Amino acid sequence: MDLHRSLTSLAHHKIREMVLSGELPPGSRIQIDALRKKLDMGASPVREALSILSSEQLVVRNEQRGFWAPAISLEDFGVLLDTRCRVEAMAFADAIEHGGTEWEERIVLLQYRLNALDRVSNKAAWESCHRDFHAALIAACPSRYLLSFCAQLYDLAVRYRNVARLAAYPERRIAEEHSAISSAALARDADRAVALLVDHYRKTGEFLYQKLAEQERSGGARAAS
Amino acid sequence: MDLHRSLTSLAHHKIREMVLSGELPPGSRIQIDALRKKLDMGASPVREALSILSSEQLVVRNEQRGFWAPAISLEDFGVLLDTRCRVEAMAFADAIEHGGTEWEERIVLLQYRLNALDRVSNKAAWESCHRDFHAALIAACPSRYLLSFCAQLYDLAVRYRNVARLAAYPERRIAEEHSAISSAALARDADRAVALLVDHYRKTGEFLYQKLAEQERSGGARAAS
DNA sequence: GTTCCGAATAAAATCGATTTTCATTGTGTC
DNA sequence: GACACAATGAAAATCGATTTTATTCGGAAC
Repeated sequence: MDLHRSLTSLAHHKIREMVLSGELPPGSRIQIDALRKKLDMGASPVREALSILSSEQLVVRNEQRGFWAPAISLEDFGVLLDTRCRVEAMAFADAIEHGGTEWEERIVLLQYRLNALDRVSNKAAWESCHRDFHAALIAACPSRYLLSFCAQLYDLAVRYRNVARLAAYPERRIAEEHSAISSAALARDADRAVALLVDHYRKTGEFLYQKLAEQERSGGARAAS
Repeated sequence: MDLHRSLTSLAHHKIREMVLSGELPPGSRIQIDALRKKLDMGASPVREALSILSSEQLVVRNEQRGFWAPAISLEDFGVLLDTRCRVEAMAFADAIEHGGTEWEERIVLLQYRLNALDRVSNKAAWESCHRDFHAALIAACPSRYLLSFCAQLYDLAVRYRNVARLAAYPERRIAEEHSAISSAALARDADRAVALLVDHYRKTGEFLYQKLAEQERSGGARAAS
Protein backbone atom coordinates (compact mmCIF):
# COMPACT_ATOMS: atom_id res chain seq x y z
CA MET A 1 0.00 0.00 0.00
CA ASP A 2 2.68 2.40 0.99
CA LEU A 3 5.04 2.27 -1.92
CA HIS A 4 7.10 5.33 -1.21
CA ARG A 5 10.59 5.73 -2.54
CA SER A 6 11.72 8.08 0.16
CA LEU A 7 10.91 8.81 3.75
CA THR A 8 10.11 12.35 2.71
CA SER A 9 7.33 11.25 0.40
CA LEU A 10 6.08 8.84 3.02
CA ALA A 11 6.01 11.61 5.59
CA HIS A 12 4.29 13.89 3.11
CA HIS A 13 1.62 11.32 2.49
CA LYS A 14 1.01 10.52 6.14
CA ILE A 15 0.98 14.07 7.42
CA ARG A 16 -1.29 15.04 4.59
CA GLU A 17 -3.68 12.32 5.67
CA MET A 18 -3.53 13.59 9.23
CA VAL A 19 -4.40 17.08 8.12
CA LEU A 20 -7.14 15.99 5.73
CA SER A 21 -8.75 13.66 8.23
CA GLY A 22 -8.76 16.22 10.99
CA GLU A 23 -6.47 14.09 13.15
CA LEU A 24 -4.41 17.26 13.33
CA PRO A 25 -7.16 19.68 14.33
CA PRO A 26 -7.44 23.03 12.56
CA GLY A 27 -5.42 25.69 14.32
CA SER A 28 -3.37 23.23 16.32
CA ARG A 29 0.37 23.28 16.48
CA ILE A 30 2.32 20.63 14.62
CA GLN A 31 5.45 19.71 16.49
CA ILE A 32 8.25 18.28 14.44
CA ASP A 33 9.63 16.23 17.26
CA ALA A 34 6.32 14.62 18.07
CA LEU A 35 5.80 13.71 14.43
CA ARG A 36 9.36 12.48 14.17
CA LYS A 37 8.71 9.98 16.93
CA LYS A 38 5.27 9.02 15.72
CA LEU A 39 6.50 8.34 12.20
CA ASP A 40 9.72 6.82 13.45
CA MET A 41 12.13 8.81 11.32
CA GLY A 42 14.55 11.69 11.64
CA ALA A 43 13.55 15.31 11.67
CA SER A 44 14.78 16.05 8.15
CA PRO A 45 12.13 14.15 6.19
CA VAL A 46 9.43 15.51 8.48
CA ARG A 47 10.61 19.08 8.01
CA GLU A 48 10.80 18.63 4.28
CA ALA A 49 7.32 17.16 4.14
CA LEU A 50 5.93 20.02 6.19
CA SER A 51 7.62 22.52 3.92
CA ILE A 52 6.01 20.96 0.90
CA LEU A 53 2.63 20.83 2.58
CA SER A 54 2.90 24.48 3.50
CA SER A 55 3.36 25.46 -0.11
CA GLU A 56 0.33 23.32 -0.90
CA GLN A 57 -1.62 25.31 1.67
CA LEU A 58 -2.27 22.25 3.79
CA VAL A 59 -0.02 23.45 6.56
CA VAL A 60 0.79 26.94 7.79
CA ARG A 61 4.41 27.82 8.32
CA ASN A 62 5.53 30.42 10.78
CA GLU A 63 9.19 31.11 10.35
CA GLN A 64 11.26 30.23 13.37
CA ARG A 65 8.14 29.33 15.25
CA GLY A 66 7.01 26.14 13.63
CA PHE A 67 4.08 24.72 11.75
CA TRP A 68 0.35 24.74 12.36
CA ALA A 69 -2.67 23.02 10.90
CA PRO A 70 -4.53 25.75 8.99
CA ALA A 71 -7.41 27.38 10.79
CA ILE A 72 -10.83 26.94 9.28
CA SER A 73 -13.61 29.44 8.99
CA LEU A 74 -16.94 29.82 7.36
CA GLU A 75 -15.57 32.61 5.24
CA ASP A 76 -12.60 30.60 4.07
CA PHE A 77 -14.83 27.69 3.22
CA GLY A 78 -17.03 29.90 1.08
CA VAL A 79 -14.05 31.27 -0.78
CA LEU A 80 -12.62 27.82 -1.28
CA LEU A 81 -15.86 26.39 -2.58
CA ASP A 82 -16.34 29.24 -4.99
CA THR A 83 -12.77 29.10 -6.25
CA ARG A 84 -13.01 25.39 -6.73
CA CYS A 85 -16.20 25.61 -8.73
CA ARG A 86 -14.76 28.18 -11.06
CA VAL A 87 -11.34 26.66 -11.56
CA GLU A 88 -12.62 23.15 -11.97
CA ALA A 89 -15.28 24.31 -14.36
CA MET A 90 -12.52 25.51 -16.65
CA ALA A 91 -10.58 22.29 -16.38
CA PHE A 92 -13.66 20.17 -16.90
CA ALA A 93 -14.74 22.07 -19.99
CA ASP A 94 -11.22 21.69 -21.39
CA ALA A 95 -11.26 17.98 -20.69
CA ILE A 96 -14.58 17.51 -22.42
CA GLU A 97 -13.21 19.31 -25.43
CA HIS A 98 -9.95 17.41 -25.62
CA GLY A 99 -10.65 14.04 -24.09
CA GLY A 100 -10.19 10.89 -26.16
CA THR A 101 -11.19 7.28 -25.81
CA GLU A 102 -8.79 6.70 -22.96
CA TRP A 103 -10.33 9.54 -20.98
CA GLU A 104 -13.85 8.28 -21.61
CA GLU A 105 -13.06 4.75 -20.59
CA ARG A 106 -11.34 5.75 -17.40
CA ILE A 107 -14.39 7.71 -16.32
CA VAL A 108 -16.62 4.76 -16.97
CA LEU A 109 -14.30 2.47 -15.08
CA LEU A 110 -13.96 4.67 -12.04
CA GLN A 111 -17.63 5.37 -11.84
CA TYR A 112 -18.25 1.66 -11.82
CA ARG A 113 -15.69 1.07 -9.12
CA LEU A 114 -17.05 3.89 -7.03
CA ASN A 115 -20.57 2.51 -7.20
CA ALA A 116 -19.32 -0.89 -6.13
CA LEU A 117 -17.82 0.53 -2.95
CA ASP A 118 -19.74 1.22 0.20
CA ARG A 119 -18.95 4.61 1.57
CA VAL A 120 -19.54 3.68 5.19
CA SER A 121 -18.01 0.25 5.54
CA ASN A 122 -15.01 0.95 3.37
CA LYS A 123 -14.33 4.61 3.88
CA ALA A 124 -10.67 4.67 2.90
CA ALA A 125 -11.22 2.88 -0.39
CA TRP A 126 -14.25 5.00 -1.20
CA GLU A 127 -12.32 8.20 -0.50
CA SER A 128 -9.48 7.11 -2.69
CA CYS A 129 -11.76 6.08 -5.52
CA HIS A 130 -13.78 9.26 -5.22
CA ARG A 131 -10.63 11.28 -5.61
CA ASP A 132 -9.63 9.26 -8.64
CA PHE A 133 -13.05 9.66 -10.19
CA HIS A 134 -13.01 13.42 -9.91
CA ALA A 135 -9.44 13.51 -11.17
CA ALA A 136 -10.45 11.37 -14.12
CA LEU A 137 -13.21 13.76 -15.13
CA ILE A 138 -10.69 16.54 -15.74
CA ALA A 139 -7.69 14.44 -16.65
CA ALA A 140 -7.91 15.32 -20.32
CA CYS A 141 -7.49 19.02 -19.63
CA PRO A 142 -4.27 19.99 -21.43
CA SER A 143 -3.12 22.38 -18.73
CA ARG A 144 -1.06 20.61 -16.15
CA TYR A 145 -1.21 23.83 -14.18
CA LEU A 146 -4.97 23.76 -13.92
CA LEU A 147 -4.87 20.11 -13.00
CA SER A 148 -2.43 20.82 -10.23
CA PHE A 149 -4.63 23.60 -8.89
CA CYS A 150 -7.68 21.37 -8.95
CA ALA A 151 -5.87 18.67 -7.04
CA GLN A 152 -4.92 21.16 -4.38
CA LEU A 153 -8.43 22.47 -4.09
CA TYR A 154 -9.81 18.96 -3.88
CA ASP A 155 -7.64 18.24 -0.86
CA LEU A 156 -8.66 21.42 0.86
CA ALA A 157 -12.32 20.63 0.26
CA VAL A 158 -11.97 17.10 1.57
CA ARG A 159 -10.46 18.51 4.73
CA TYR A 160 -13.48 20.68 5.35
CA ARG A 161 -15.73 17.73 4.73
CA ASN A 162 -13.90 15.62 7.31
CA VAL A 163 -13.51 18.37 9.85
CA ALA A 164 -17.22 19.10 9.81
CA ARG A 165 -17.77 15.40 10.52
CA LEU A 166 -20.88 15.10 8.51
CA ALA A 167 -21.92 11.76 9.94
CA ALA A 168 -24.81 11.42 7.59
CA TYR A 169 -25.40 13.45 4.49
CA PRO A 170 -28.99 14.46 4.03
CA GLU A 171 -30.60 12.03 1.70
CA ARG A 172 -29.07 12.58 -1.65
CA ARG A 173 -28.34 10.29 -4.47
CA ILE A 174 -24.67 11.01 -4.83
CA ALA A 175 -24.14 8.05 -7.10
CA GLU A 176 -26.81 9.40 -9.41
CA GLU A 177 -25.21 12.80 -9.43
CA HIS A 178 -21.90 11.24 -10.41
CA SER A 179 -23.64 9.29 -13.09
CA ALA A 180 -25.34 12.36 -14.51
CA ILE A 181 -22.06 14.25 -14.60
CA SER A 182 -20.29 11.42 -16.37
CA SER A 183 -23.06 11.01 -18.90
CA ALA A 184 -23.10 14.66 -19.83
CA ALA A 185 -19.33 14.67 -20.14
CA LEU A 186 -19.23 11.57 -22.33
CA ALA A 187 -21.99 13.07 -24.45
CA ARG A 188 -19.68 16.09 -24.86
CA ASP A 189 -22.33 18.39 -23.51
CA ALA A 190 -19.90 20.70 -21.79
CA ASP A 191 -22.36 23.26 -20.56
CA ARG A 192 -24.58 20.70 -18.94
CA ALA A 193 -21.71 18.66 -17.52
CA VAL A 194 -20.06 21.69 -15.96
CA ALA A 195 -23.36 22.87 -14.53
CA LEU A 196 -24.00 19.49 -12.98
CA LEU A 197 -20.52 19.33 -11.51
CA VAL A 198 -20.72 22.78 -10.00
CA ASP A 199 -24.14 21.98 -8.67
CA HIS A 200 -22.77 18.79 -7.14
CA TYR A 201 -20.12 20.80 -5.31
CA ARG A 202 -22.49 23.50 -4.21
CA LYS A 203 -24.97 21.02 -2.80
CA THR A 204 -22.33 19.35 -0.69
CA GLY A 205 -21.04 22.78 0.20
CA GLU A 206 -24.42 23.88 1.39
CA PHE A 207 -24.66 21.15 4.01
CA LEU A 208 -21.12 21.70 5.15
CA TYR A 209 -21.74 25.39 5.37
CA GLN A 210 -24.67 24.93 7.70
CA LYS A 211 -22.81 22.40 9.80
CA LEU A 212 -19.82 24.69 10.12
CA ALA A 213 -22.04 27.62 10.98
CA GLU A 214 -23.57 25.58 13.82
CA GLN A 215 -20.15 24.65 15.11
CA GLU A 216 -18.95 28.22 14.91
CA ARG A 217 -21.97 29.43 16.88
CA SER A 218 -21.59 26.76 19.52
CA GLY A 219 -18.15 28.07 20.36
CA GLY A 220 -16.06 25.87 18.19
CA ALA A 221 -14.17 28.93 17.04
CA ARG A 222 -10.71 27.74 16.22
CA ALA A 223 -8.30 30.61 16.39
CA ALA A 224 -6.32 31.68 13.37
CA SER A 225 -2.59 31.58 13.34
CA MET B 1 17.72 43.73 0.90
CA ASP B 2 17.89 40.14 1.99
CA LEU B 3 15.83 40.11 5.13
CA HIS B 4 15.30 36.39 5.50
CA ARG B 5 14.57 34.85 8.83
CA SER B 6 15.89 31.46 7.92
CA LEU B 7 18.46 29.98 5.62
CA THR B 8 15.71 27.96 4.04
CA SER B 9 13.82 31.03 2.92
CA LEU B 10 17.04 32.61 1.74
CA ALA B 11 17.85 29.52 -0.26
CA HIS B 12 14.33 29.43 -1.64
CA HIS B 13 14.63 33.02 -2.77
CA LYS B 14 18.05 32.64 -4.36
CA ILE B 15 17.38 29.38 -6.13
CA ARG B 16 14.09 30.74 -7.38
CA GLU B 17 15.98 33.70 -8.84
CA MET B 18 18.43 31.33 -10.50
CA VAL B 19 15.60 29.39 -12.07
CA LEU B 20 13.66 32.46 -13.16
CA SER B 21 16.68 34.21 -14.60
CA GLY B 22 17.78 31.20 -16.56
CA GLU B 23 21.03 30.95 -14.64
CA LEU B 24 19.98 27.37 -14.09
CA PRO B 25 19.20 26.45 -17.70
CA PRO B 26 15.99 24.56 -18.47
CA GLY B 27 16.48 20.84 -18.37
CA SER B 28 19.75 21.05 -16.47
CA ARG B 29 20.49 19.12 -13.37
CA ILE B 30 20.54 20.91 -10.04
CA GLN B 31 23.09 19.44 -7.73
CA ILE B 32 22.49 19.92 -4.06
CA ASP B 33 26.15 19.85 -3.18
CA ALA B 34 27.08 22.47 -5.74
CA LEU B 35 24.34 24.76 -4.50
CA ARG B 36 25.31 24.09 -0.93
CA LYS B 37 28.78 25.39 -1.61
CA LYS B 38 27.65 28.28 -3.74
CA LEU B 39 25.19 29.48 -1.13
CA ASP B 40 27.55 28.66 1.71
CA MET B 41 25.15 26.66 3.84
CA GLY B 42 24.39 23.07 4.74
CA ALA B 43 22.49 20.67 2.59
CA SER B 44 19.32 20.76 4.68
CA PRO B 45 18.13 24.28 3.83
CA VAL B 46 18.97 23.69 0.19
CA ARG B 47 17.01 20.47 0.07
CA GLU B 48 14.07 22.06 1.79
CA ALA B 49 14.10 24.99 -0.60
CA LEU B 50 14.22 22.67 -3.58
CA SER B 51 11.32 20.68 -2.20
CA ILE B 52 9.24 23.80 -1.89
CA LEU B 53 10.20 24.95 -5.36
CA SER B 54 9.21 21.61 -6.78
CA SER B 55 5.72 21.92 -5.41
CA GLU B 56 5.62 25.40 -6.93
CA GLN B 57 6.50 23.82 -10.29
CA LEU B 58 9.72 25.80 -10.52
CA VAL B 59 11.87 22.75 -10.06
CA VAL B 60 11.34 19.16 -11.08
CA ARG B 61 11.94 16.48 -8.50
CA ASN B 62 12.93 12.98 -9.39
CA GLU B 63 12.83 10.78 -6.35
CA GLN B 64 16.20 9.35 -5.41
CA ARG B 65 17.71 10.95 -8.47
CA GLY B 66 17.72 14.61 -7.64
CA PHE B 67 16.35 17.86 -8.94
CA TRP B 68 16.25 19.47 -12.35
CA ALA B 69 15.35 22.83 -13.77
CA PRO B 70 12.08 22.27 -15.65
CA ALA B 71 12.34 21.75 -19.36
CA ILE B 72 10.72 24.31 -21.57
CA SER B 73 8.79 23.81 -24.75
CA LEU B 74 6.65 25.72 -27.12
CA GLU B 75 3.68 23.60 -26.16
CA ASP B 76 4.16 24.17 -22.47
CA PHE B 77 4.50 27.87 -23.01
CA GLY B 78 1.24 27.97 -24.90
CA VAL B 79 -0.54 26.10 -22.15
CA LEU B 80 0.96 28.31 -19.48
CA LEU B 81 0.01 31.50 -21.27
CA ASP B 82 -3.51 30.34 -21.81
CA THR B 83 -3.94 29.16 -18.25
CA ARG B 84 -2.57 32.40 -16.93
CA CYS B 85 -4.91 34.49 -19.01
CA ARG B 86 -7.93 32.59 -17.82
CA VAL B 87 -7.06 32.30 -14.16
CA GLU B 88 -5.89 35.86 -13.83
CA ALA B 89 -8.94 37.11 -15.65
CA MET B 90 -11.04 35.63 -12.88
CA ALA B 91 -8.92 37.13 -10.15
CA PHE B 92 -8.83 40.52 -11.83
CA ALA B 93 -12.58 40.66 -12.29
CA ASP B 94 -13.01 39.73 -8.63
CA ALA B 95 -10.61 42.45 -7.58
CA ILE B 96 -12.41 45.07 -9.62
CA GLU B 97 -15.64 44.04 -8.00
CA HIS B 98 -14.33 44.04 -4.44
CA GLY B 99 -11.48 46.54 -4.42
CA GLY B 100 -11.65 49.52 -2.11
CA THR B 101 -9.75 52.76 -1.79
CA GLU B 102 -6.62 51.04 -0.58
CA TRP B 103 -6.57 48.80 -3.64
CA GLU B 104 -7.08 51.74 -5.98
CA GLU B 105 -4.34 53.80 -4.41
CA ARG B 106 -1.83 51.03 -4.48
CA ILE B 107 -2.35 50.55 -8.20
CA VAL B 108 -1.85 54.23 -8.80
CA LEU B 109 1.28 54.23 -6.69
CA LEU B 110 2.87 51.24 -8.31
CA GLN B 111 2.08 52.39 -11.78
CA TYR B 112 3.83 55.66 -11.00
CA ARG B 113 6.84 53.88 -9.60
CA LEU B 114 7.03 51.54 -12.54
CA ASN B 115 6.98 54.43 -15.00
CA ALA B 116 9.76 56.12 -13.09
CA LEU B 117 12.04 53.14 -13.50
CA ASP B 118 14.10 52.40 -16.56
CA ARG B 119 13.75 48.83 -17.60
CA VAL B 120 17.19 48.57 -19.11
CA SER B 121 19.42 50.42 -16.69
CA ASN B 122 17.70 49.16 -13.57
CA LYS B 123 16.48 45.74 -14.49
CA ALA B 124 16.19 44.25 -11.03
CA ALA B 125 14.17 47.13 -9.64
CA TRP B 126 11.94 47.21 -12.69
CA GLU B 127 11.30 43.47 -12.46
CA SER B 128 10.42 43.74 -8.82
CA CYS B 129 8.11 46.68 -9.35
CA HIS B 130 6.49 45.05 -12.33
CA ARG B 131 5.69 42.02 -10.23
CA ASP B 132 4.25 44.25 -7.52
CA PHE B 133 2.15 46.14 -10.01
CA HIS B 134 0.58 43.05 -11.45
CA ALA B 135 0.03 41.68 -7.95
CA ALA B 136 -1.61 44.94 -6.94
CA LEU B 137 -4.10 44.74 -9.79
CA ILE B 138 -5.56 41.52 -8.43
CA ALA B 139 -4.82 42.06 -4.74
CA ALA B 140 -8.44 42.78 -3.88
CA CYS B 141 -9.57 39.39 -5.12
CA PRO B 142 -11.07 37.69 -2.06
CA SER B 143 -9.75 34.25 -2.93
CA ARG B 144 -6.32 33.74 -1.48
CA TYR B 145 -6.25 30.54 -3.49
CA LEU B 146 -6.61 32.33 -6.79
CA LEU B 147 -4.01 34.86 -5.73
CA SER B 148 -1.57 32.12 -4.92
CA PHE B 149 -2.16 30.49 -8.30
CA CYS B 150 -1.62 33.79 -10.08
CA ALA B 151 1.64 34.35 -8.26
CA GLN B 152 2.84 30.94 -9.35
CA LEU B 153 1.87 31.52 -12.94
CA TYR B 154 3.56 34.91 -12.93
CA ASP B 155 6.84 33.32 -11.93
CA LEU B 156 6.58 30.67 -14.58
CA ALA B 157 5.86 33.30 -17.21
CA VAL B 158 8.78 35.46 -16.12
CA ARG B 159 11.02 32.48 -16.52
CA TYR B 160 9.99 32.01 -20.12
CA ARG B 161 10.55 35.68 -20.74
CA ASN B 162 14.08 35.50 -19.37
CA VAL B 163 14.95 32.23 -20.98
CA ALA B 164 13.95 33.47 -24.39
CA ARG B 165 16.27 36.42 -23.81
CA LEU B 166 14.19 38.91 -25.64
CA ALA B 167 16.90 41.52 -25.87
CA ALA B 168 14.58 44.08 -27.35
CA TYR B 169 10.85 43.86 -27.45
CA PRO B 170 9.36 45.01 -30.69
CA GLU B 171 8.27 48.58 -30.36
CA ARG B 172 5.40 48.59 -27.98
CA ARG B 173 4.23 51.09 -25.47
CA ILE B 174 4.19 48.86 -22.45
CA ALA B 175 3.78 51.77 -20.10
CA GLU B 176 0.70 52.82 -22.02
CA GLU B 177 -0.71 49.34 -21.84
CA HIS B 178 -0.25 49.31 -18.09
CA SER B 179 -1.87 52.68 -17.89
CA ALA B 180 -4.86 51.58 -19.92
CA ILE B 181 -5.33 48.51 -17.76
CA SER B 182 -5.17 50.54 -14.56
CA SER B 183 -7.60 53.12 -15.87
CA ALA B 184 -10.18 50.58 -16.86
CA ALA B 185 -9.84 48.84 -13.51
CA LEU B 186 -10.18 52.03 -11.51
CA ALA B 187 -13.18 52.96 -13.62
CA ARG B 188 -14.62 49.58 -12.60
CA ASP B 189 -15.03 48.57 -16.19
CA ALA B 190 -14.30 44.92 -15.56
CA ASP B 191 -14.90 43.65 -19.07
CA ARG B 192 -12.63 46.20 -20.63
CA ALA B 193 -9.95 45.89 -17.96
CA VAL B 194 -9.81 42.12 -18.22
CA ALA B 195 -9.73 42.28 -22.00
CA LEU B 196 -6.83 44.71 -21.90
CA LEU B 197 -4.92 42.60 -19.42
CA VAL B 198 -5.35 39.43 -21.38
CA ASP B 199 -4.38 41.27 -24.53
CA HIS B 200 -1.29 42.55 -22.77
CA TYR B 201 -0.28 39.01 -21.90
CA ARG B 202 -1.05 37.64 -25.30
CA LYS B 203 0.97 40.30 -27.06
CA THR B 204 4.02 39.58 -24.96
CA GLY B 205 3.34 35.91 -25.43
CA GLU B 206 3.23 36.26 -29.17
CA PHE B 207 6.78 37.59 -29.36
CA LEU B 208 8.05 35.00 -26.93
CA TYR B 209 6.34 32.30 -28.89
CA GLN B 210 8.09 33.27 -32.11
CA LYS B 211 11.42 33.60 -30.39
CA LEU B 212 11.06 30.21 -28.77
CA ALA B 213 10.00 28.67 -32.05
CA GLU B 214 13.18 30.00 -33.65
CA GLN B 215 15.28 28.58 -30.87
CA GLU B 216 13.57 25.25 -31.07
CA ARG B 217 14.13 25.09 -34.82
CA SER B 218 17.79 26.02 -34.50
CA GLY B 219 18.40 22.99 -32.35
CA GLY B 220 17.97 24.49 -28.94
CA ALA B 221 15.76 21.57 -28.05
CA ARG B 222 16.17 21.01 -24.35
CA ALA B 223 15.19 17.50 -23.50
CA ALA B 224 12.46 16.78 -21.04
CA SER B 225 13.13 14.94 -17.84
C1' DG C 1 30.16 -9.13 -30.45
C1' DT C 2 26.66 -8.79 -27.26
C1' DT C 3 24.55 -9.42 -22.85
C1' DC C 4 24.54 -9.97 -18.10
C1' DC C 5 26.38 -9.43 -13.65
C1' DG C 6 29.02 -7.20 -9.96
C1' DA C 7 32.16 -3.86 -8.10
C1' DA C 8 33.24 1.11 -7.85
C1' DT C 9 31.73 5.74 -7.71
C1' DA C 10 28.87 9.68 -7.21
C1' DA C 11 25.05 11.71 -5.41
C1' DA C 12 20.79 11.85 -2.81
C1' DA C 13 18.64 10.77 1.50
C1' DT C 14 18.76 10.42 6.26
C1' DC C 15 20.34 10.78 10.96
C1' DG C 16 21.96 12.56 15.49
C1' DA C 17 24.13 16.34 17.55
C1' DT C 18 24.77 21.23 17.83
C1' DT C 19 23.41 25.93 17.37
C1' DT C 20 20.10 29.50 17.21
C1' DT C 21 15.83 31.52 18.19
C1' DC C 22 11.62 32.32 20.54
C1' DA C 23 8.57 32.37 24.51
C1' DT C 24 8.12 32.23 29.43
C1' DT C 25 9.17 33.06 33.89
C1' DG C 26 11.26 35.32 37.49
C1' DT C 27 13.76 39.31 39.41
C1' DG C 28 14.78 43.85 40.29
C1' DT C 29 13.84 48.71 39.98
C1' DC C 30 11.11 52.86 39.55
C1' DG D 1 1.97 47.54 41.39
C1' DA D 2 3.74 47.83 36.75
C1' DC D 3 7.26 47.73 33.63
C1' DA D 4 11.85 46.54 31.78
C1' DC D 5 15.22 43.18 31.53
C1' DA D 6 17.83 38.94 32.34
C1' DA D 7 17.83 33.92 32.88
C1' DT D 8 15.78 29.57 31.64
C1' DG D 9 13.59 26.10 28.99
C1' DA D 10 11.66 24.35 24.73
C1' DA D 11 11.56 23.95 20.09
C1' DA D 12 13.04 25.08 15.41
C1' DA D 13 16.89 25.45 12.37
C1' DT D 14 21.16 23.99 10.83
C1' DC D 15 25.25 21.26 10.31
C1' DG D 16 28.52 17.41 9.31
C1' DA D 17 28.75 12.62 9.03
C1' DT D 18 26.68 8.32 7.76
C1' DT D 19 23.72 5.44 5.11
C1' DT D 20 21.28 4.27 1.09
C1' DT D 21 20.44 4.34 -3.72
C1' DA D 22 21.28 4.82 -8.61
C1' DT D 23 24.47 4.84 -12.31
C1' DT D 24 28.55 3.62 -14.65
C1' DC D 25 32.19 0.82 -16.00
C1' DG D 26 34.66 -3.38 -16.73
C1' DG D 27 35.01 -8.18 -17.19
C1' DA D 28 33.31 -12.75 -17.84
C1' DA D 29 30.15 -15.91 -20.06
C1' DC D 30 27.55 -17.22 -23.93
